Amino acid sequence: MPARTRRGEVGVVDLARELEVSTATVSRALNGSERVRPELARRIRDHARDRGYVANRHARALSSNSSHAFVGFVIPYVDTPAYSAVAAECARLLSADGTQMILTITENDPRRELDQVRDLLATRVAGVVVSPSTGILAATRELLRALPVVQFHRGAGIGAPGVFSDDAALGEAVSRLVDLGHRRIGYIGPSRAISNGAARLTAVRDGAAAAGLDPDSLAVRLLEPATDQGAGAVRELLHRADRPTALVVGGGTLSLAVAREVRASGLALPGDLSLVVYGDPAWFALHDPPLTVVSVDYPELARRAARLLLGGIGGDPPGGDVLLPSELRTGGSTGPPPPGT
Amino acid sequence: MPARTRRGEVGVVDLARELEVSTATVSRALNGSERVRPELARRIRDHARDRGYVANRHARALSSNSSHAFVGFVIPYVDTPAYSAVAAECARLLSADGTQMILTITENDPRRELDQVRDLLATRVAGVVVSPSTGILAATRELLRALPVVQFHRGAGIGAPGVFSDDAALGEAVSRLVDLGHRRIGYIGPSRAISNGAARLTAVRDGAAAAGLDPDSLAVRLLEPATDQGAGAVRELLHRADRPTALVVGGGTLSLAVAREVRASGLALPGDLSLVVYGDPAWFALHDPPLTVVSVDYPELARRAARLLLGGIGGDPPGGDVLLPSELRTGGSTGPPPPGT
DNA sequence: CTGAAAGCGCTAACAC
DNA sequence: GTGTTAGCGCTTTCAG
Repeated sequence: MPARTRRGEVGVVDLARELEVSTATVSRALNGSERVRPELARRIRDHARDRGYVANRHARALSSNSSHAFVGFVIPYVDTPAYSAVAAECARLLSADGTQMILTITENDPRRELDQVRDLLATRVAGVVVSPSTGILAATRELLRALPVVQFHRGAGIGAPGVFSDDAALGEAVSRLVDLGHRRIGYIGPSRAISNGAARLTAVRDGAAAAGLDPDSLAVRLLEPATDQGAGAVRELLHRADRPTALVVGGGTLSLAVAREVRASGLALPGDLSLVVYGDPAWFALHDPPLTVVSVDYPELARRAARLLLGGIGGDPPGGDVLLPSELRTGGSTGPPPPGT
Repeated sequence: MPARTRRGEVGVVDLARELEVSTATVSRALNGSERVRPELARRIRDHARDRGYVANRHARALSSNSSHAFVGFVIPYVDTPAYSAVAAECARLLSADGTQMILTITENDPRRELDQVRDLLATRVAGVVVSPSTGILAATRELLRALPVVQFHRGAGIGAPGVFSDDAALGEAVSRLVDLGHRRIGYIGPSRAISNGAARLTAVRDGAAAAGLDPDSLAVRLLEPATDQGAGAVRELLHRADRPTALVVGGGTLSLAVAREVRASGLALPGDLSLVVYGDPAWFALHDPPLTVVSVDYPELARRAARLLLGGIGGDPPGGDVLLPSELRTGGSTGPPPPGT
């Protein structure tokens, strides 16, 4: 007697019995195999629908040791637009594909990341979308090598395709500032240990150089991207004798902190100081004046990542990285430096 | 020959063979059963660790038709602080419990919600945390009755406990405005079809009444909570002959839209108009002046929800609803009405 | 084209 | 305490 459980759910055996066919045929019909008489297939599918049949995903996954039933989504945070917007769009697209997305927050802790990736493997996920923690462990990299992976925002040197911002607008922002007459420019961005931290610093330096300003003259402060970071750097930079006449921020969370601290400093924007932030324009438009912001189309980024992953799961050869154009939206927080500087 | 797959992973059979015990004993030891000689249990666990054993969650879930392996998280959106902050904290807490969280975005579409809940049941999730869509289907309610459920933000009349804001601060905000001398107050909030829409409207009306203002004199505009909503209502309200001297907003997404439109109107805050918004204070502090905001401790809300769910999964009797205190943070956007109104 | 039967990797009765 | 043996519900050879 199948005493174990069966909470009244219909399974393939029920369908098979009721239709007087074999479970194999039912399975084939339900999975759209070509090798079933079309008429029969339709009958089986209709009956399954009528009976409210829903395949047990565990059984399915266990049996055919593959399936797109699950995908892992491994990110350091989700309560910040750069991640929540991507998570939202990925969940949308994957669920349209019948795939369930397992959300995992590493909090940028490599140990937790490893545990979580291990658990995802235990779930036999079809693939993983990951934004690696700063100090990703070699073991994690190793595990990720075993299945289709797509990286975003940050790369981790796993041989997997990624979707990133080109961050060109960040360089453009610096060039514009130089063109406006700024010579002392501060840059506050994510630590170089994070791939996008390195990329953004490069973009900023290149932007300076392109406009004829020595990149080494930039006052650079690299920090962990966290809410409690940034304020200190702002204070320090603004209290220097040769304080910068413009500040550029290279990360969303840092931008919020910096904007707050700049506000607290009482400096007028852009009269006393020009400010360029990074992230979601909708929020930074609240500021008065609206902040000049470097932004990336996160939903588009998500779409590319999802497409890449589904391709990888489908067996496509791993494509190359995708670089999304960043955009500089000039608000009211940038202008010429104060006279006499 | 077990030819199907085995991608070189170690399983209980391997461990059993290597230790010359039975798979049952291995399983028991790994699951912390009392009925294994402690010394043996330790030996088994150590060996499992050394071999890098990771239990196949599908097999486990399939076999013991229960387990907290998976939990569903069903929400209308995730790219808004009210949801992303809760998702973040829940993912944290659940993952600490070894539970994987399947994220599902309904986009407030009842059909998708039903499909997604059905799929979650197919995954035999141990429970579901849900913020129901506006027009949740009866079928969805029915399905949710079959397992531990916790609601948050919005309720859906499924007999499940929920964690909500008491929204008292919204009433308090209105009372304060009346005390400051405002008589024409506008309220823009979520549709009453959403449980929190109804609750917030009630809070606002109660706040008015408590301060001696006829609730029916409020200019109320109820909308779907979406970015493209709110602006129209603001324009309409502000162009009336007897335009409100104060505006209160009852939702986070609406607040962003309203703040933007108010800014566009060119009215001075609080000189021409007082404004109270709803949501994450960190962002609204960007505004100049910093906006007076009604807020809820989302991480705490998440903690309560996660605890409730884990309790329910653990077999605790379903407790009652949790009402979290809301907080009124007075910024610079509220003051007395303009003279002569 | 269809059916019988063998598992996927694990847990849980039921013996010993 | 520990081992034996059924399955969980599905997919998938292998026959026919």
